Amino acid sequence: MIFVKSMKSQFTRTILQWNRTQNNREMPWKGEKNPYHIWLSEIILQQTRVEQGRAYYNRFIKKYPTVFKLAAAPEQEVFKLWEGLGYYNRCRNLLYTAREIVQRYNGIFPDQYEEIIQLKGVGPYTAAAIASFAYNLPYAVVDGNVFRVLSRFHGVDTAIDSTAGKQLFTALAAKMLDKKFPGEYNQAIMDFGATVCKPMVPSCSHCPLQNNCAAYQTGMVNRLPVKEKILTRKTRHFTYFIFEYEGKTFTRQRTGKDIWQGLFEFYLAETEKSQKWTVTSVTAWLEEQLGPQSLKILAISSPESQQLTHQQINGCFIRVSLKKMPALLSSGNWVTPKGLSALAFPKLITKYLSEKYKP
DNA sequence: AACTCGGGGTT
DNA sequence: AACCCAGAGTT
Repeated sequence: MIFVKSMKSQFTRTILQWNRTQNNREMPWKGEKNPYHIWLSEIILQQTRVEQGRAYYNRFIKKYPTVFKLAAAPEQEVFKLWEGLGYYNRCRNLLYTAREIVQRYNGIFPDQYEEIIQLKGVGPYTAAAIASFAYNLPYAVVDGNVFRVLSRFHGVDTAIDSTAGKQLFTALAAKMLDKKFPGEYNQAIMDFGATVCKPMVPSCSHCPLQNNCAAYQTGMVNRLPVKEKILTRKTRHFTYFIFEYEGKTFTRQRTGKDIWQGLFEFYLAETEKSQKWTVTSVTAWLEEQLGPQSLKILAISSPESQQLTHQQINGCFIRVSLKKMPALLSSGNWVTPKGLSALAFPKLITKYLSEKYKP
């Protein structure tokens, strides 16, 4: 009778060894066992660099130390804390799930993968992260780091954004996972990808996997991983009218299925083409929209722009002082300057407000 | 399976 | 300018 202990691959052993001897990456949530904190950190970190998410995580933990605190918070307040981080559906789902955990699970975070992955905003990556970090369950994370490390080490050129690629790398990640230390291993491979096997300039010269790395041995490091989808970007033209009436400003919340859902903005006119507004053209346009008005154009901003992943937004801000309340705007959300500062806006607007808007 | 959801750092 | 980032939801 021969006892075969579960054979750890050289890859897995090296990753763990590297983690224990050379990994000096520090993050506030590292080693965290509180599933609420882990979940929060993972939602924040989806498609977000660690350095960008760090301050948000600290602010959320400070303001909402427990899931009960978060669940009880008003949506606007949570959005304000999320402001500037992007992908705002994450924020909406965050609050939804916090409330579900309180109501359905009595505030106790589920501890089974199948339950965790059913939470809104939690997909395969996040479920594996929570399951392994909080409960040491043997689920392998597959994030951008893991795609990169595995595709290079194994020399796999299947596109990571294809269905076949996702399946292949998920299976490969599960195979490489250290079943005894899944949490530590998951953390280690991501840290390794972020600090050694980096996207553009990987540190192959002092990589502990160099000798067995297929990509390094064949000179394919800078060609892996493979992506097949091509990014297209469309240009949109936004004109924001900042209507001011008796010390208050018109705002509205974006609700449509579009960018910045849940955030606030001013009165928006989107046009097919770029507009070069003048006092005359603005006045004419406003009369057409609102009817004859007694108003004053206070300022027309120079062109502003913001680059999103799939869109280029060109914007112009026009401040308008109103003497009377037009019917079209009467049902709007008119806020004081203080109220304005409590609302979450897209970056295009916060940038304008901080730099150009001095009432 | 394709599309869409931000904002910012690195090269 | 292109690529990437501790991905997920919708159609």
